[in-house]
Amino acid sequence: MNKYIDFLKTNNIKVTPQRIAIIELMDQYGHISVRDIFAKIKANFPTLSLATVYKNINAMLESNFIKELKIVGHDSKYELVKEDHSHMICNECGKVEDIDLETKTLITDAKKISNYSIDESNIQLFGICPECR
Amino acid sequence: MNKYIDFLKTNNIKVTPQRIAIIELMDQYGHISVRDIFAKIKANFPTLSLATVYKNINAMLESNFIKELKIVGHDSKYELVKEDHSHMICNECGKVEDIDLETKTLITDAKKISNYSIDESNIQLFGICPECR
DNA sequence: GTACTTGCAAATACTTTGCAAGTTT
DNA sequence: AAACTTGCAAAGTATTTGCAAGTAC
Repeated sequence: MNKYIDFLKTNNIKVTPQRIAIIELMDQYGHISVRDIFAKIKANFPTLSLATVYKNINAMLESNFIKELKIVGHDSKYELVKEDHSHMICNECGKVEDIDLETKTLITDAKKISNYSIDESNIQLFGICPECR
Repeated sequence: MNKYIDFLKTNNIKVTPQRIAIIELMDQYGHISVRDIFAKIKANFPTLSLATVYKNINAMLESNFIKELKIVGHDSKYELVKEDHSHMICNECGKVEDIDLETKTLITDAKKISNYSIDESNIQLFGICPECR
């Protein structure tokens, strides 16, 4: 947790209890929606406002501390920024999991074919997780 | 265009001028947002309602005639369903382009690592297109 | 003490729904 | 003629903004 607090300080984002609660949830769940953040924090922290959640998410997105994940059929989810990784999504239970895949070849091919420079990739694979099968 | 009209008929979706206009735009632009569909059609067809655009998009999504593309930092875009492909997105001009990439290895790896079955993939690569560099 | 953040209420934006009139088949 | 679609207005949901009071540093 301390590394997160240090990050906030370094980026001149003041450390408030609301922010710590949001970051803890992202750390715990990996990927979480605004609706779920609000519901979970509100339970122990009844004065929390939805506007505060949105403002904080937007602030943390701007400083590149968290990342938005848009997934067809789901609300947007947010995750703490970490090394690049891909996502597996279970069509049965809705779970989203990180997975480390070797993407070098894919990206090299894409550069060759498209003549784009490439900064970032978003790779999502949909299927059924082992627990749901 | 006729293949699209046939598809609608086969799926018991009535062929209206509004629907034809939406499909023509998707065919022409490849990927287009609700906002842009509405603006472009409204120009020649002033009575068109936004609700009609939404209803039609939802009907076409349900019959799997079109697909939604969620892209971070962009409005959702819609495309006609065709063979699987990936997307290149230019961070400068915002353009979205199809690209055919070999994804077999990636998907095989993912199955092995995660033990998921995999039905579908969403691969987006962000960078700068040749025209913007 | 200054500057930023919070919570509330209001505003804006986005999407869906109900229904009467019109269209497609 | 039956069934579906359209456009409008209203409702519902999601997100942002303004501002006074409170908190972090």
